[in-house]
Amino acid sequence: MRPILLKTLKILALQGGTRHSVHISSTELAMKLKISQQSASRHIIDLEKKDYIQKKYAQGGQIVNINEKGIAILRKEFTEYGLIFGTEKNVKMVGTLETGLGEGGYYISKEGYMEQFNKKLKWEPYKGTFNLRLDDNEVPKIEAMKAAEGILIEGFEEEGRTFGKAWVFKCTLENKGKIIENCAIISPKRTHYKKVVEIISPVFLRKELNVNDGAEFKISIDLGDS
Amino acid sequence: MRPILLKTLKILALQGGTRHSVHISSTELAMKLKISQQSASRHIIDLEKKDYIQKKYAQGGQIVNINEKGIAILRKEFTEYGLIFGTEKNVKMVGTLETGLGEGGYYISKEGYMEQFNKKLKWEPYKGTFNLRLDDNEVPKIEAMKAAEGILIEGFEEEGRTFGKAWVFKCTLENKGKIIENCAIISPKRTHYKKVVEIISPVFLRKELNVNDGAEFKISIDLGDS
DNA sequence: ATTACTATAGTGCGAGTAA
DNA sequence: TTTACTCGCACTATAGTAA
Repeated sequence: MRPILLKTLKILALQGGTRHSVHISSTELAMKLKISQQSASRHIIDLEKKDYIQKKYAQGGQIVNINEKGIAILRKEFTEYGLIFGTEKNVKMVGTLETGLGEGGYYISKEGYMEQFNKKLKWEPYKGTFNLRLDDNEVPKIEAMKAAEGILIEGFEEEGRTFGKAWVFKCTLENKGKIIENCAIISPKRTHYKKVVEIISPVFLRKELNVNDGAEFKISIDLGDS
Repeated sequence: MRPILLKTLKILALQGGTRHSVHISSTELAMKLKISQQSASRHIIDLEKKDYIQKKYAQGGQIVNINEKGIAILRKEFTEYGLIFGTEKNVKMVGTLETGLGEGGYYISKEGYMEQFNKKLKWEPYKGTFNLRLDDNEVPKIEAMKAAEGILIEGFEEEGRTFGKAWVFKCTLENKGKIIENCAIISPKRTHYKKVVEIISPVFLRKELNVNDGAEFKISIDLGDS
C-alpha cells in the first residue's frame, strides 16, 4: 500500500471511520491531507478500488465506510507502533512449516550452546530446528520483536572455529487447537530480513504433532517473559 | 513530513531505533521499504537533514540514531492510532488563548442550551467562551476526539430560528501550574476542520486566572468521562 | 562492501474544466 | 456546490557509476 493511501485511510479513521460512516467532501479531505482536491479524490477512488473503503455520494460530499481490509491494515500499523513503544507485550504471528537445511540442528546441538539453553530456558532442546515461514507482512513484527529484549546466548570458540552469539525468545505454538508450551525462537542476528523463524523445543515437534510441511502454526511470543 | 519519510522512520524504529542505535545498510533498508537502494539512501539523507535522525558511517552500513524530534513524531502517530482504536482515553493538547468574535457567548447563553448544560454538566457556564488556538498538528487529535463520543446538546427552535445541536467534552485546563476543573469544549459539528476550540466553564476564566491573549494552556480531555 | 552522485525515466500532482 | 476527468509539468525514483 502506498504511504499516501495509508495516510488518507488514517485521516478517515480519525473522523471515526472505523466505528461509523464518515461524511466528508474531497475538498475537506484535501485540506486535512494538505494536498489538492483532485488528489484527495483520486486517493479515495484508489482506496475504494483496492477495497479498503466503500463510498457513496451524498449531499455536499460523500459517505465513506472503512472496510474490514482497511481496518486490518490500520490495526497492523497500531500494533507496530505498539511494538516501537513497548506497549505491545505479546506478539502473535502465523507461520507455515517447511523443511530447513538441517544446519540449525547442527549448530544448536553444540555443547557450548546446549548448556546455555539448559540454564537459561530450563529445558534442553531437541537437536533440530522447526522452521516456520512467516507471511510477508509479519516480517516487521518479528523484526521489532528481535529488536526488543531477548535472552542472549553467548558465542564461543571450539577447535579454532567461532560459533557466534544468538538470541532466543520464549514462545508457544498452536496447531489445530493444540498448544505447545516451552518453545523458543532462535535467531543469530538481532535484526535481519528473514521470513523464516527457527524454533527449538524440548520435543521433536514433527513427530509429537504428526505434522508435515505446509502445516499452519500460530506463534505467540510473550515479550514480558524474556 | 512526507509519508515515505515517516514510513522510513517507522522501519528504523521497528529495528529498535527508539531504544538504541541501529546498524543498517541502505540496501537492507531498501528491501524492507521495497524501494531502490538509491531512494533509501536519499530518504536517510532527508531524515537527517530534517533532524529526525543522526547517522554515521560504519563497516558494512551506517549507524542510525533516532532524535527526539523523530521519536516525537512517531509517538504522535502512535497516539493517533490509539484514538482510532479507542485505547487512548485521555487526550492532551496545548492551546493559546485568543479573542473570539463573541458569537459563542451569544449562543450558549440561550436558555434552550443553558438548561441542558445544567442538567448534563451539573454546572452552569459563564456566558462567554474561552477560545484556545491549537497547534496545527494537534488538529487530527481534536477531530478524533470529536469523532468519539461526547455529550450531545440538543438543538431547539426559538422565535422561528433554529439553534443547532452541539457536542460537549468535559476537560480540564492548566495554566502556570494552576488546574481548572469543570471545563468543557463545545463544538457545533462532530468533525470539522478548525484550529480553535471554544471552552465553557462555570467561571469567567480570563478574570479568574488574570490571563490575556497569548497565554498557553494545557487541555486534558478524559474520553472515559463523557 | 558500502554511500550517494548525475542523468534519465516514470509517476503522481494539481490546474483547468466538464458533468 | 459536488466528483473526477484530461493533460502538462514537476517531482521522485531508479539506473549507472564514482568514490
